[in-house]
Amino acid sequence: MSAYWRDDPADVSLNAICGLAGVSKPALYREFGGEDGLMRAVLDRYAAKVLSDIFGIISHDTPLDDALGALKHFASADPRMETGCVFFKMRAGRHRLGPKTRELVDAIDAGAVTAFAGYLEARRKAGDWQGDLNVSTAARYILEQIGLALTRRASGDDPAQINDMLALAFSAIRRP
Amino acid sequence: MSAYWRDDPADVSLNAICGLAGVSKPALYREFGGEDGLMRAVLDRYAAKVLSDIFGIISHDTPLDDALGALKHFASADPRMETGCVFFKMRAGRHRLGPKTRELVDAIDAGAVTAFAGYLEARRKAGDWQGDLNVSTAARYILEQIGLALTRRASGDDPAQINDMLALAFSAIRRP
DNA sequence: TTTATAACGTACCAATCGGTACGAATATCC
DNA sequence: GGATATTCGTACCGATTGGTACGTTATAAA
Repeated sequence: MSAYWRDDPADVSLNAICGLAGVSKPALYREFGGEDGLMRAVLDRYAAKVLSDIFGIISHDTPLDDALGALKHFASADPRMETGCVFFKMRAGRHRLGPKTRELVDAIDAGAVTAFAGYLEARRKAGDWQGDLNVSTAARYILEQIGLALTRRASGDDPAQINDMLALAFSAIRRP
Repeated sequence: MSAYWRDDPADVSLNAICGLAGVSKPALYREFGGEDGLMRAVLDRYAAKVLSDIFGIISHDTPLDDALGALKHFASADPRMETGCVFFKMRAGRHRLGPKTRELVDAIDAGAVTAFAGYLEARRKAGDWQGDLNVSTAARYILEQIGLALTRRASGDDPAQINDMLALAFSAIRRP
């Protein structure tokens, strides 16, 4: 019941979901309490199943180059990201979301930045990352570059070019 | 009549436009032929009045550092970009647009990449830009970084951080 | 088998969307 | 001034949205 979100969630109506899932509208409403609850539930499962991989990549003892390479591969080549990322699609239309979904979107966004910042801090301590780059700015930068890549992926761009652009963007992280 | 588009164009209905502009719906329809025609007309004026500044920045004899600095300032500090950019907002919801508007969006997108590529080509010939970076990839990269900055601007991010992130992204263009 | 309870889905609701039919008001011409 | 052409906006259209009232069916307890 979570696979009907390959399109932009904002473009899929409750009616269409009920039709595709073979569920009556009151049943869906009883289960999730409305569109807001449904979207939050979907994003929740998505975060647990897909987004958690990202946090696995940035384990604090993974060298910076390896992590950035894995992130690049994840965003530009992972088949699950072929139609883009539900989180970034929802975040792009944040103002259209219900309060419960918006809350979760904001939490995931803040959590991702915090996780990246923690990772960068660890790599700096490990001597793996020189330079005077602000940690939280770099963390936000990495997240936004991934988001950009996934957005371009959703709009059908050439994965090879996305890969190149991401390599270019990440090369700025570990400059002299 | 072009100032009602500070919000996301996708979220402004024809009814709302008529109300704000004090124009009846049939009048608007007679003038523009429907929503698609109106959006195209708005984007057309916007391109002529605002987007043209970008093409002014990348005059072929402007040094690369100056051009990138001006682009960075335009995206992160220009007050006209305070609520984001109509073009990138429309492009983000490209599949929701009518055929006439979509055609113009695609044309502006392609034209921008071509313009950046032409500029980079010129700067490479001038000896201003070394490295083996693919020209069209770099051109697309610059456009997408500007789009990312303007999108973050529309969502109310701190302009100083946007400025830093753009500086970081552009630093990758002229690496060794 | 009968009765109380819970789940279920048809068929509706008001609101809003983009778009238009058509009569009223205005301008133009002789 | 009166006939003609043109512009204008009220008041509607069907479609679609998220959401629900309520009769019906299935289940559980007696």
